[in-house]
Parts: sequence; C-alpha cells; structure tokens
Amino acid sequence: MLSERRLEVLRAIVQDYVGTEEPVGSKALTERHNLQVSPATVRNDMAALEEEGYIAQPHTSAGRVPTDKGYRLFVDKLADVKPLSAPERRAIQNFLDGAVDLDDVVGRTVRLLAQLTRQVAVVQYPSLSRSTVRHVELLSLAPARLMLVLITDTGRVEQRLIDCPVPFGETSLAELRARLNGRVAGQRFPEVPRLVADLPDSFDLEERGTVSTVLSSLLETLVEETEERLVIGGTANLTRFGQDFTLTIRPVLEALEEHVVLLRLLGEAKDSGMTVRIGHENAHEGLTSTSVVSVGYGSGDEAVAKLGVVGPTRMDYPGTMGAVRAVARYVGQILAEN
Amino acid sequence: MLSERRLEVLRAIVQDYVGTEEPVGSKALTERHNLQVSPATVRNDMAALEEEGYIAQPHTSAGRVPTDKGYRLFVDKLADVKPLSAPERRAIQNFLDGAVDLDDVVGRTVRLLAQLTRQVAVVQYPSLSRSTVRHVELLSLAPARLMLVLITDTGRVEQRLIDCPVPFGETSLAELRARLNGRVAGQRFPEVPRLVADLPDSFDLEERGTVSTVLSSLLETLVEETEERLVIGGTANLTRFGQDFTLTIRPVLEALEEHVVLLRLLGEAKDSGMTVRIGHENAHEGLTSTSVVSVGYGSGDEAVAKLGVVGPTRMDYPGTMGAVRAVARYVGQILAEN
DNA sequence: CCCTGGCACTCCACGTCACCGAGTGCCAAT
DNA sequence: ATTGGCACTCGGTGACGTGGAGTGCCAGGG
Repeated sequence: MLSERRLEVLRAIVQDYVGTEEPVGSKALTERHNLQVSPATVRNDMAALEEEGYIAQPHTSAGRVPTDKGYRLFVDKLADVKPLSAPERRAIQNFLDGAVDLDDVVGRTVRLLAQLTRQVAVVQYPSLSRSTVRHVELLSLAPARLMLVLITDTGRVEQRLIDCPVPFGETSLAELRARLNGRVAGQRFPEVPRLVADLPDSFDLEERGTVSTVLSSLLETLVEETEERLVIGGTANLTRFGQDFTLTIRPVLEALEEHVVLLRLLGEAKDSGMTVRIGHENAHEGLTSTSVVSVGYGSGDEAVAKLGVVGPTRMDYPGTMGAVRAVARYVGQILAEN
Repeated sequence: MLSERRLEVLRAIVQDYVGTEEPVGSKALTERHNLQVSPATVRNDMAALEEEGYIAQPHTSAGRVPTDKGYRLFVDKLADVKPLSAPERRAIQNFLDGAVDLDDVVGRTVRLLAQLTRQVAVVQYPSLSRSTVRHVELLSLAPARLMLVLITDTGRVEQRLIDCPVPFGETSLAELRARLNGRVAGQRFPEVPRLVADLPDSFDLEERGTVSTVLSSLLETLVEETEERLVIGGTANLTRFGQDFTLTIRPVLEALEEHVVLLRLLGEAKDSGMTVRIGHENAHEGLTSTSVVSVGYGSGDEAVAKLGVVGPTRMDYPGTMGAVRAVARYVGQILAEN
C-alpha cells in the first residue's frame, strides 16, 4: 500500500502532466504544489511509484509521466468529479432547450459535449430494446409497397420500406395496423416478437404472406445494426493532441468511423454510473492511447442509451467526467419532458 | 497562348507531383515522360509556365509545384475523366445493391466513395425542394401531441413533433390527413405552401388553431436547416496528407463539421455535370488547400442532390472525377428503382 | 527561331558535433 | 524518514560543413 504522501505525489504528477503535456520532474513538483518536502524526497517517492508501475519515464533523465495504471488509480481514488460552473450549466440548458425533436436533441448534445470537453463526443440514440413502442404505422405507398414507421416513447422514429409479395388492400391494411398496435403499443420492444408471433394466423390465407413480410420487417429493426445508432462530433479536437499524427490520430479516426467498434465500447460500460476506460483497457487497437468516459442517460432512473467522450489518456478527468455527467442529466430531463 | 509542348510539360508536372508529392525538376521530367526534348528546354518551358502563374517553386533551387491555376488548367484542358475498371464498377454495384432504405443508400454511398477515392466523401440527402410529396401522415401520440411524418418520392422521411394548442379529435385528424394528402400528394415541395394556404378556412373555428400549427410545422421542414442534410465519411483519409497538421488538417475537420459550410459549397456547384473547385476557389478559409469534386445525382435527368469528395488540391483528378461520376450514376439508378 | 549542352550558383536536407540543462540515482548526514 | 550534495545521463538545440538536386543563363548548332 502506498503512503498518503505518495498518492499525493501521483496526483500532483497527473495534474501537472495534464496541464503541461510535458514529463514532470521532482523539482517542479515541489515548487508548484506545496508538498512540504524536498525534491529529493519526492524523487524517492517517484522511484517507488515507478517501481509499482504507476508512472514511467520516457527516457533516463526525463521527468515522469503517468501510466495507464497511474491514471486508473487517479480516477478511482484521487479525483473528484468536478461540478460545472454556473455559467456552464446555464449554457447547457440554453443550448439543449431549443431542440425540436430527437434528432435535434442528439445533434445538439454531441456538439455541446464536444465543445464543453474540447474532445470527441459520442452520443448514442436511445436504444430500441430499452424503449417501449408508442405507435406502429403502416402506409401504402404503392399497390405492393408499404412503409412501416415505428415510433418509440423516447421519440425515436424508424422507417422501413416493404415490398409485398401481393398487393394488399386498404381495409386489410387498416385491420393489420389496428391489430398490430393493439398488441404492441405501450409494450417494451423485447416483448414484440413474442406478442406478434401468432398474428398471421388470424388473417386469410392469401394475406398471410404479406402480414409475415411486414412482421419480419418489424423484427428486423430490432437487429443490432439498426437498433443502435450513434452520432459523433468534435473530431477536429483530435488535432490538439501530439503531432505523431499518423501514429496517433489516424487509428482513432478510423476507429471512430467504425460505429460498431464504438457501440461495443459503450456496451462494455456499466449501465448505471460513469465508466472510465483508460488506454489499453480499451480492447480496440486504435484506441489504446485514448480514454473513454461514458455514462448512461435516460428519462427516468433507467438508462436508455449512453453518451460520452473520447480523448487522450492524458485528459482532465475530473472536468471531463463533470461535463459528461451534467450533459447526461440534462438530456435525460429533456427526454422526460417529451 | 501556351504551346502544345508547354501544356504537355504542365500535365507531366501535375501527374508527377500528384504521384510523388515532391516538387518535380526538369531532369526527372524528361526521364519519366518521353518528352523528346532536353532538360534545358523543359527548364525554359517551366520558366514560362511559372511566369504565367501555372507553377511555382517552393524556394529557389527546388523543383516546381502546380499552383491552383495550374490545376485548374489541367482539369479544364488536359485531363480526361478516367473510367473505373470493371472490378471497381462491379464493387460499386454489389455494395450499393444491398441497401434497404434511403438512410442505408446514403450511408453506403458515403463509405463507398471514401474508400474508392481514399478521400473524404460527402453525400447530400435528396433535397426536399426538388422532390415531390408522396404522403403526409398525421399520428396522434397523446391528446394534444401529434407527429407529422413526411415521405418523399425519393424515399426521404422527415418527422416532426407538434404540440397542439387544444386536443384534436380522431375524426378531425382523419379529415385533416385526408385533405392534406389530397392537396399535396404528388405535388412538388415548393408548391406546398401555396397549396395548403387556405386549408384552415375549411375547418371549424376551434380547430383552426391546431390546423395552422400543423401546417406551419409542415412548412418548417422546408426551411434550409432541415431541408438539406448530409453525411460525411472517410475523414481518416485526411491523415494521408502532409504533416503540417494543425495548419492543414484541423481547419478542414472544422469546416467539415460545419455542415452549413459544406452545403453552401455544394450549392455553389453546377446543378448538372461535374464541378471541381480548386484550392482558393473555395470561399471557406479552412478549405483553401483542398479541392472539392462534386456532381449532382438523381433518379432521372434532374439532380435531386449532390455528392462529392474533399481532398488536397494535389489529388488524382481524373481518377477522383471518374469515381465520383460513377458512384453518382449508380446511386441514381438505385433511387430510380424505388 | 528554337533547341541544346555547359557552367556557375543557390539552397535545402542531412549528418556531425558540442554544449546546456533538467532530471535522475545514490549516499552520507541529520 | 528526510535532506543536501554530487556525479551522471541523455534529449534538445544551434553551429557548421557537405552533397546534391535544381535553377538561370549563355553561347553554339540545327
């Protein structure tokens, strides 16, 4: 177990390094933080911290830099989430209050988060599987072509084109629409397959084919690929970090374009509370020098989706966590109002 | 007027520079392109080309680099659009054919274009103002809350939440829905305001407020901000250019995040045929070292939107133009099939 | 009149070298 | 356990020299 002061030294190293982006030495530490001990003592502490793997030196005769393990300890034990300032909170509210629909909420949120943290922001649309069905609409676009529109309590709207095997009459359509809504409206999505399974049976033989087509189209929207959508913003902020460039920024951009990767990442995070994944804790190769701060958000207690930021491991964790948490709360409020 | 050979020299310079990314000298030119003249002659030609502003040297005793004006001449007079190879064409077709709805088509297109050109791809959704209304749907989500769903012939679906001043009965809703569709279905969007202007008059006084609210919400979707949507992909490709980085890549990323900027850019392009805007021809400051190749696409002769790529001025113009044109054609075909 | 070979000149890129300074580890003293 | 002292390491920086690619110009030849 590390002594109290050594933890204090680690905290100071993290804070300084995050601020200056340069390896921090023993002398500078004692000057900038009043540790009440001499540089030599700090050196001993640093040697111990390095021994334990919390910090490292890029090369002999350079200052120390926190390792992933060091950041982990910092986040777990040494850092408090920094609440936003009053003006910041007001800015959030003003910015989000103008949203007119879910797309708008998500779009504004991602811009807001990127601006607030000066990092890359990621916002997931409310997951279908955690929403309830508000309404299912069936529209006839052409004799043998339907459009299925799905609306959730979180305001999400999914549509899908359907090619019918045979033309489907307007009355049958109304019938199907009514029965479908009778079954699923107000129900949770994961229940839907079970609830509609026997629906084709109650239709005439010749209509059954179309009904089945419609249903399978409905069930397809629950497939992961369409189920989880997300939006990314603030990628320009990536250019603020290091100039190694092709080694640092490219893999990150590539990873960000692979939404699947991000979805998996967010999926691995805890459902409630904030999750911080640091450096190599992220499975994806391109993201081993970044940290991901994410949190669930939702209109009630339960999270319907996640949002967060992606930034360099050397980031201001307390500030970032504060911003992420605050934004998630406001978004939850907005959602609850609808 | 420049002699034939001088144009040939310019072409050679552009080709070599695009290939090597390094200033090209007279000797290398004569070796790699059989110009049938000596380096000294080429030097004279180069001096003339520089005099005219088509090429420049980064510093004395370095090779020459094309200027924006040089690229412009190259594109206008010296380059042919390079048709795609058969495998490439097949790849496009395979990749786009699997799309299930418009979102999917646009998403696939942007990925395809980014991969094909190895640059940043931009795809605009079919513009509402150039589409016709296929259907307008009104759903009652809560007593005083409606959802307006708008479907175009291009497959685009826009939805909007509406808060009604007073609850609106189901029969009135059906009435409004029917009359609305009677007026606008099959009509072009720009006609819509005119067509619905007198609609509130035919309703009872107490319903008029809600009807007006619905109509103004419908008209709002025609406002530019929601009217034009676009998707961007392949930003990771930006890292392939130069390492000046904060001077080159950041402003571009920032510009790309400002969809408004891109929309203006695309808007300035010709409606039919391909448009190439080179370097400083782009009004936006962040894009003065990039070129934008764009082209309209649509299901018929008329373009409903544009797509294109953003890359460094030093790009393979013939190849890029070929890819952009081919993709636009295929997307048009896909759209026509729906 | 245009093309060509020759020649002197210019500068960037690159490698070498020396030096400075921040930072370290270790040790003896308190 | 803490501290001051001291020798050592090593990356960053600037000065310097050199090589080479490239240029402009000029005189001679088709």
